[in-house]
Amino acid sequence: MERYNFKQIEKKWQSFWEKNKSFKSHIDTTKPKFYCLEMFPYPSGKIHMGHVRNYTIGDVLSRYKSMRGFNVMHPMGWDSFGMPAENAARENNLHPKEWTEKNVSVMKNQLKKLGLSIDWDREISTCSEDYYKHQQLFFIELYKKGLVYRKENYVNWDPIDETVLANEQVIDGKGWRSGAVVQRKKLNQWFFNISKFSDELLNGLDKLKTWPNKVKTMQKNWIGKSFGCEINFKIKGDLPIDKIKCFTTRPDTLFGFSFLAVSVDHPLSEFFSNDLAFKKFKDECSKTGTTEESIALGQKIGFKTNLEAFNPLNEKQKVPVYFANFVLMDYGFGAVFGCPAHDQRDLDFAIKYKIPFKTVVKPVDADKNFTVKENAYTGPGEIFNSEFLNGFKVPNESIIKTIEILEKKKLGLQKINFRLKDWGISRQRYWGCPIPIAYDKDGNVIIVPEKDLPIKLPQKINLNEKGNPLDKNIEWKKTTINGKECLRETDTLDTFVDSSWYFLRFCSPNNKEYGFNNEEINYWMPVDQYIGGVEHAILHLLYSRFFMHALSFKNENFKILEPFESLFTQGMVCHETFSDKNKKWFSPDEVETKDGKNFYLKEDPEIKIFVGPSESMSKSKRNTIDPERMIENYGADAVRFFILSDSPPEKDVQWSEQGMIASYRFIQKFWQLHNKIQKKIGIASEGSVEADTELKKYTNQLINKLNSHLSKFNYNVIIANMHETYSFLSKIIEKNISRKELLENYKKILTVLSPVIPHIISECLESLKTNVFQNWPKIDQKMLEVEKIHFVIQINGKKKGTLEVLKDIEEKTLMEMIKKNVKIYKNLNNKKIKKIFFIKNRLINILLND
RNA sequence: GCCCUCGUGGUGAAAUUGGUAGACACAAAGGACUUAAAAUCCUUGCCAUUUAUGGAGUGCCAGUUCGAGUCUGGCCGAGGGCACCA
Repeated sequence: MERYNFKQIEKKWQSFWEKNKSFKSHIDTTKPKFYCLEMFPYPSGKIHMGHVRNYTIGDVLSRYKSMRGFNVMHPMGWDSFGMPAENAARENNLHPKEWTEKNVSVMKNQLKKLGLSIDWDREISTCSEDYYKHQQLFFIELYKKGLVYRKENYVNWDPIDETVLANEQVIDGKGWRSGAVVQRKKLNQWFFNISKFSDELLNGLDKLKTWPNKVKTMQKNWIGKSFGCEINFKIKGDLPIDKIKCFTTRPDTLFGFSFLAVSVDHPLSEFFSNDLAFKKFKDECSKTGTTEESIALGQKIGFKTNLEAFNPLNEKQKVPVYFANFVLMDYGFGAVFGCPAHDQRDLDFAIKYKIPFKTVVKPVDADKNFTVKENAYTGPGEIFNSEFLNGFKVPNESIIKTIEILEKKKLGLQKINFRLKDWGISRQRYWGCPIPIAYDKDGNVIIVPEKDLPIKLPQKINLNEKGNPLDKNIEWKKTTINGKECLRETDTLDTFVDSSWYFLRFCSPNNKEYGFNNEEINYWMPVDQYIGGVEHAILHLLYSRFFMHALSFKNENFKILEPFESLFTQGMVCHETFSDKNKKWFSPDEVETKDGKNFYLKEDPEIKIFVGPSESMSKSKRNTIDPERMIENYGADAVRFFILSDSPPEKDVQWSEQGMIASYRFIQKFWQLHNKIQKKIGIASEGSVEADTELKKYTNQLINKLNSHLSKFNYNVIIANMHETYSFLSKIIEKNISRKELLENYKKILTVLSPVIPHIISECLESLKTNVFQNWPKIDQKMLEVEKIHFVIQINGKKKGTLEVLKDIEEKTLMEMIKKNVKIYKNLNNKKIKKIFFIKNRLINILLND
């Protein structure tokens, strides 16, 4: 029999779709719109299995929605600025732009081979001037709205390469390339005022009903809202300061106050800049601060000053003031009041420095001698040992009432604090969007006028020099703005800025004047379904949400506050790892086995290979499978089929060559079956009512099941349904089936299988002389009804058998049947029936007396 | 340390939302077809003497219920996020 030539047929349909612009999208107000978006890829060279999974999930949904009558937009683009381009440029002596463009063309070609229903006319690339000029305009817009500012901030500085390092480039406190010990250095940098919208971003999460709770919780924790109050502590000492402000969530424990600690970066530290002992202490802090180990161990160190702080509620009580490594300058006011009895961290510190403390909260049922020793008590209870606070219920009443008292006495103010920090957007790199700012001779900030945009990156660049390449490029740096000589800002924007609005650009990819066109975004936005990896749960998704708030701020015409209506986070693609005894990694291609247990190296069978656990595919562990090779070997339909088959999309999936081959065989088998059915359609004429009804029922039930699975992303179950359908069809055509029903129902079945395996289905439909773009078939509700059901018979709660009975059977009739059924009836043992639970169309449970 | 998610055969997993546990697939074993192999098809979750029959069974222990993979409480284990956030 004829083999299914996937290479030829997949190519045929891919060019058909391309020629006919089958997936081109326009505004059409007569139809409901559906904007389906998967996170766009970074053009790193080739697509990987994670992309295959991500884009297949989105493609199945897009094709489905489109057949259901939605006006679908399904675009694709490239997140094409970023560090790897610079690294590659150094290694291969290739300009970042060329490297990126080469990768884009390779990957675009690969994506096309997957048969994705993408509207390529909307393709965008964030490194193109067409894209980033609008981003520069947005930057200026936000600047004018007061949402962008400049301040000094610490960076990781590599003294050998003279460059700023991203956190992930710092390994064990050393620069990844030079190996130099990384220093903290203060630089002037640009910030987006994301914390201005802390409350909005937090509250907005409640409206996102179809986001995974996990993601919402992560964002909630990241924003970190806490309720408390700020308190001014009077200070006594030989320095010209008289108070230090602290933020606390537990003002109710103020009578347990036993020390005051401030960050080493606190303004107070300036008075100690000539103190050698303090300098040494500060160095110690920066060292322990960088290694993760020390944070995990929670080693607390302090530097005692000669200052004393007064308890605002009890002027007689004075406590020491310390600098401490565990106090962060960028949270609250960089100072904390220490209450060791009710905060473990404070307790560790107090024990280490032998600071006396008092217990002021006791569990409700504890007596007055309750004393904290080694474990801080942070639970509920009531206040004691605290004069006029005594008896307040902890936590709610005590905190609220204490704040009231503090406010009345003008000692403190209620305050809400957020963990969320402003977004530092400056990067000292070449391959990013230039910041449209310049500085005059006096260092004043000058906004680049719109007519001078875009500020293009210089083509000529030396990436092998030390330092920031743009900063070294004097020719580019020097400019004149409105006749004045200026120096350009040489930082570029964090690439997260690029991806914070790309979904808007897809709506109007060719709009010249502005990043988007209002009419178009009002039609398409928000994204109806966003699909991507959970690794972007916080930053990318939060930044995108912020960007919408920033655009709508002081703007009547922009009302989209939440860009992504629904979010789906897919799991990763995993594979076993292979290594030799020296922990050298090998790719699956280099390894062989005969028994499935013992593995050895293909090149040298003497070398034994150890199989490690299945882990997310990564280049470093060499456990990747090349999608293009899989498509070459098995075809796109088979790859799509497999990547959805084994696990629910939100969970990790294991790549298995066996599974891949099985999917390939399914496609081949399906083609053989199609040929049989086609022949049968040619021959059959009249059929039996019985067989025809069976087919109609199966078809309608299948559609019904798929509707539900598709809407819930149960794509692995859909694959199971497809297997079942194959086996059903191969049986039904052996029966006496009519030509008319076979043709009609088979077409429906083909149509509903098409989102997963579009190439072969298109070919099948065409061979039946049918339009390849079918509407999603409607369900005939009558055909969903069943006449006969398997009724479960339980005795004393245990299943004793099933009876095939007519639907809606009455209890009486069923009991008569049970009495006639010897196998089941013998279980009754002539015992008295105590009670009967009869659940219609489900089961009957007969309880017997003992 | 805090927060979240998840524990079902040898493996990946289904389960109409409290009502037949293990659909569908992978692997392994056995069988059929074949001169043989490949391909294809069939059978097999576990224990007890069999394709008939009985029993146990969804991490562990309790509870609610006629009935629990599903609900409640406690414990154990795995994965993920944040990490001195005052």
